[in-house]
Amino acid sequence: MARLADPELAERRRRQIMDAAIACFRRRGFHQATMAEICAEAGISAGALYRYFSSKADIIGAIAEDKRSESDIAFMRAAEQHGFIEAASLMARGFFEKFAQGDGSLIAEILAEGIRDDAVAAPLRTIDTQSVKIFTRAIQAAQARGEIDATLDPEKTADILFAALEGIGLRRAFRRETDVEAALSQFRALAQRYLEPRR
Amino acid sequence: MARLADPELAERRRRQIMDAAIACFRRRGFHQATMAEICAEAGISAGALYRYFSSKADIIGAIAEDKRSESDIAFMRAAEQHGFIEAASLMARGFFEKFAQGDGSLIAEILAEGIRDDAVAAPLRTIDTQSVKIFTRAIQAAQARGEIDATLDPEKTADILFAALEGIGLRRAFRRETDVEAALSQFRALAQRYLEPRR
DNA sequence: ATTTAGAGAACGAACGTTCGTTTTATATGC
DNA sequence: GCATATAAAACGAACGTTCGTTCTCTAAAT
Repeated sequence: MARLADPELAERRRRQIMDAAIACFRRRGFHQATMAEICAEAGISAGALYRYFSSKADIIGAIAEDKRSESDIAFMRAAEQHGFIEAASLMARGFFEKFAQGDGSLIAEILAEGIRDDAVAAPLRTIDTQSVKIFTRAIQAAQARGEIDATLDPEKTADILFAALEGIGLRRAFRRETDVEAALSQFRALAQRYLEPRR
Repeated sequence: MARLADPELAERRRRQIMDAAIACFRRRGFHQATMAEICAEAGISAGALYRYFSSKADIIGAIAEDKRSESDIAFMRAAEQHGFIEAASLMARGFFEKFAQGDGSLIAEILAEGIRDDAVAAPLRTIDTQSVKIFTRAIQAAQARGEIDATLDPEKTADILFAALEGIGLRRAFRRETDVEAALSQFRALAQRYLEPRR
């Protein structure tokens, strides 16, 4: 990769290329999308692209890396202010909105790639573990408040909720059901009944 | 495709090739697996393969077609004999076992492909709709028996359970957690608490 | 002798990547 | 202010490889 003089331009170009790549990957998938397509989408030449990324895999890596920075802070704040289910719903809405916008196939493909290739999965697992931890703590707090059944194991519960979230999102994307509110009410119904304290 | 004289041999060869292809797809995915690999795995030449399948896509189609015939009859029988949760768990076990055996990436990739390409999704949706229907009826029966909360919408509930099932399976595959019993107990815990009648 | 099955080399298109060239922007000298 | 020099940025044709597919040839069976 040639030396880059202007770091600001470099950052801008990288974003431009990554956004173009995401659009192409959504349409055709990682392995079917071609570099030529990504170049066309980004409105630059192949030569220019290779100034900012060393390979196709490098782009994929950067995209995954980037998703990492999308933080869970929003959820944490919400969990303190509102109840747990409200905070979780807030997060779920953001998640389902992404699906509705066409991220479904991308997420499914990242999953597939990750299941097959540990090198892809490893960094993503780190992010996931972190999210589960944040969720777990919020569950513990909600249990202390008597909002959630205290007999539930916080970590396992967090894990199950994530699984349900992904499952609902993927399933609905597969069925071309794009109604975010409907997805959300499905998730809320499940969470509510599952978490509800029993006497 | 050249004329085939012996239909029995043809069927045997097709199975042999499909099995080899499934193994390759699991390892490397649809688009990364090469015809040469599939030939090697099947122990035949490219020329021989093309006597029985007209293209790579043709193999993929045949595999999807084949999965279709894996019936839900087992579940229906179980649902009559045991309670709903027992029957669902039985089905879930079979599902999780497939994941543990390496079907996870294949399933995720089929999802990704289906979300992207309606031509892939359409036939699979038909099978899915059928499975949901069977599940829905079993839920209605269980509601009549007072085993499941009667206020739940049977179809929506069936859908949520499927989503949770897939979500748990995919998530565990991604995390390299292969313990089928652990997956099953997660699912059971969720189903039990969700379906439980309230007063 | 004819037909079916299989092998495997060969083909041609498509793809990721490279590289020599051109354009654009910036700095320097007058 | 203009001309010149320099370096960065971008271009896009070309390259080498890979891959799906085809084609020709051989072996076996009837």
